[in-house]
Amino acid sequence: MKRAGLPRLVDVAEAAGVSLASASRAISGGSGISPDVAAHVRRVAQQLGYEPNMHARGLAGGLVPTIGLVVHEIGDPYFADIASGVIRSASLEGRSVQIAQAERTPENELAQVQALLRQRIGAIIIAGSGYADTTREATMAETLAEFTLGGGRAAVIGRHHLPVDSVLPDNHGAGVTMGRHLAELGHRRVGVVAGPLDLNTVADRVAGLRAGLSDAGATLTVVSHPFTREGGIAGARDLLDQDVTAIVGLNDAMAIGILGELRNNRIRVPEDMSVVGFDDIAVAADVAPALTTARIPMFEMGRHAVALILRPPIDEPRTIATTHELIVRASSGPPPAS
Amino acid sequence: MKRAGLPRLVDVAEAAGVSLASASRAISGGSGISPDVAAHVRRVAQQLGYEPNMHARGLAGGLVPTIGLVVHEIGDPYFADIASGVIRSASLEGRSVQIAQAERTPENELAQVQALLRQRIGAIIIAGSGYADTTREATMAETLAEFTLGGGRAAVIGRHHLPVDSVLPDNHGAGVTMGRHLAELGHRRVGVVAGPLDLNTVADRVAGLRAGLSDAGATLTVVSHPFTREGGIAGARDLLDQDVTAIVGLNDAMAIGILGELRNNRIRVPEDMSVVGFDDIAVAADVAPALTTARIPMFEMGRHAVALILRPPIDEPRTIATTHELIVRASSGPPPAS
DNA sequence: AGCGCTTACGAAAGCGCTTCCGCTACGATG
DNA sequence: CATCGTAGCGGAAGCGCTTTCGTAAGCGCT
Repeated sequence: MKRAGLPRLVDVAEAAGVSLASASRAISGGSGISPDVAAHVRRVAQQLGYEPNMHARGLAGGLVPTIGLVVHEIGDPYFADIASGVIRSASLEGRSVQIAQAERTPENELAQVQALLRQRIGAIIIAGSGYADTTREATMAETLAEFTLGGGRAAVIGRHHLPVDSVLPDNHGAGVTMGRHLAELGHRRVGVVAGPLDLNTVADRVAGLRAGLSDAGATLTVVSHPFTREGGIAGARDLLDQDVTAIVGLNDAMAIGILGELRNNRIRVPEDMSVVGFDDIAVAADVAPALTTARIPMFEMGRHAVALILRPPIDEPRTIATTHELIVRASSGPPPAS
Repeated sequence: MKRAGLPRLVDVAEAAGVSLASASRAISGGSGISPDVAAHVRRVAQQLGYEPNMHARGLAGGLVPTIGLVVHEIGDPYFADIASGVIRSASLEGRSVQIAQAERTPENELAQVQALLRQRIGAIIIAGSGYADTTREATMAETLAEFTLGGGRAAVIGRHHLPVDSVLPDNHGAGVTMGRHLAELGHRRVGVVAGPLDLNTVADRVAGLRAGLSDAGATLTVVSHPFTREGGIAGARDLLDQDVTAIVGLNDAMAIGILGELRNNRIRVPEDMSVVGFDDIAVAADVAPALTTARIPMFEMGRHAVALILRPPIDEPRTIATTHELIVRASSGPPPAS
C-alpha cells in the first residue's frame, strides 16, 4: 500500500524554505529557533496538512505523544468514568490513549507501566489506589522518577507518595462526611465493609469514617473483602452477626452487594439497617433503595490528570485535590427504634 | 536517558550467528527462512529478553501490533465490558490496546478510525452499532478494505455490512425472545423506547420484538430517543399516554431510566407496568425492581473480536454469532387485570 | 553432467524524525 | 576597533527495523 500523499517534515521544510533541522525544532517546540521562523514553519505545516509520524519520532529518540492509562479494571464503573474523562480530554488535545489493565494486582500494575515505558510513551497516568506495600511502591516511584527525568510526564489519580503530579480524591474528607451523616442520623454502632486494607484509598476512607463517627462516640467495626459487589455480599454476611445499625460499603459496588444481601435476608433498608457507599457511580441512583453515597468526581479527575500531564513540569509535583459531595438518597435513615 | 541495556535485533542476530535480515524474518514471521533457523533465532531472542521496538517497526513500513479499539463511549457499561474483554485478551497475547471514543457520532467514528490507521496500527476493532446511513458506511467499508489489503486486520462488533470479520450479537433473536416473553405473560399492547432508528442494533432488536410479539397478535408502539438513561426517561414519558402494559428499553440503560420515571409517577413495576431491557449490564440485577433483560455477552464479544484479528485472514470475512439469554427477574409480570 | 528453477540467506538501502555539531553573523564587551 | 560570547540555523549521523535485491546452494529434469 502506497501512502503516497502524506507530507513529511522535509516537505514542510522545503516549502518553508528552511532546513529539516529547523523545521523539526519549529514543529516539536525545540529551542534554538527564532519565534518568527517557528511561526512561519508551523503555518506552512498547517497548510500542507502535515502530521508528524509517531514512529519516526519514537525511533529518533523523542517521546511519543500518546498517553498511557493504567487502570485496575476498565469494566469497573469507577475506572470507566475516569477513563472516559481521560480519553475525552486527550482527544481534544489530539492525543491518543493506550489503556492497560492492572487487574488489581501490584505486580501487574508495575509490569504494565514498564511495558508502556518501553514503548517510549510520553505520558502516563496511573489510576487507582496505591498500595501500602512500600517496597513495591518504591520500585514504582523509582521507575517513574527515571521516566520523568527522561522527559516523560506522569500523573497519578488517587494515590500519594509517588513523586509525580497527582489528582487526589478527598477520601478522608468523604469518610468524615459520611461518618457524620450516620452519626447525625443516630447510629452508634456502624460496620464498614472495606476493600483490601493495604490500599491507600481504603485506609483513608476508613480513617475518615472513624473520625467522623468518633466525634459522636460511635463505634466502627471493620471487615475486609475484595473491592467488588461480591466482596460487599461477603462483608454483609460478616456484619449481620455484629449488631450494627448501619453498614458502609467502601465503594458503591460493595454497597450494592450489601443491599442485595440484605434483601435476600429480608432486612429492610433503611428501616432496619442503613446502607451507604462511596463514589456515586451512575447506577447508585437506580438501585433499590437509591443509594446514599459520597460522590467522588471520577470523570473530572480523569480530565484533571490529562491537564496536569499537558502542563510543563515544575520542580515540585503538583497536586489537584478534588471535592466530595454527600448525596443523600433513600438508603440511609435513623436506626431502628429498639 | 540511556536505555543502554535493551537488546536490539542486531544483538539477537549476532548471538544467533545469522544476519540481521534473517533475524527479522525469524521474529516477525516472514517467509523465506528455514524453520530450523527461525526456531533457533527465536530461542536466542527469548534468552536475551529481546523486545521488538514498535517504532522502528512502524517506521520501516511494517504494521505495529497494537490493537485499536473504537467504542462510542467507554463510560457506558456496554462498551466498558467489551473493552475489558478486548484488553484482557490482548494483554494475554502481549498486544497493547489503544482506545478511541466515537462519542456516538458517525463522523467522529470515521475520524477516529482514520487517526488510528495513520499510526500504522496493525489491527482495529470497531465496537458499536453501524449506521443505516449508507454513504458513511460505504466510506468506512472502503477505508477498512484498503486497510486490510495493506495487511491490516480489522474486526467489528455488532455491525454487519462491513467487509471484515465480525462478532454479531443476536439482536434479532434477543428481540424475538423478549417479545415472546412479554406475549406469554399476556401483554398485548407493548411500547418500546428505541435508540436512534438509523442504528442497525436498534432496527434488529425492534424487528425481533415485533416478530415475537406479532405471533401473539400484540401491537408494538415505537418511540425513539438517545440510547441513554435520559433517553429512557423521555421515552417513558411519551409512552405513558399510550395505554401500554409493558415498556421495553432497547438497552438496560434506557430501561433503568424508564424504571426511574415510572417510580416518579408512582406507577408500580411490574404490577401496573412491566419493564424489560437488553444487554444485562452488571447493575441490571441490582436496580429496583431487578430488571428482566436479554443478556448479550459483551465481555466474550470483546474476546472473540481479538481472537478474530489474531487469526490470519481468509478470503471471506468470518462471522462469530453469539447467543443471547433471557434473564427473567422482577420487573416483568402479567399485565394488570383491568 | 549441465540446465534452469526454487529456496535460504546476507548486504544494504531506506522509513521520517531528532539532535549533535559546526558554522555564521550579530551585539556586547574591554 | 578588535575580541569574545551567543543565538539561529544547516549538515549529517543515526534511532532499530523491514524489505528489496543479489548470490549461493540445493533440487529435479533432460
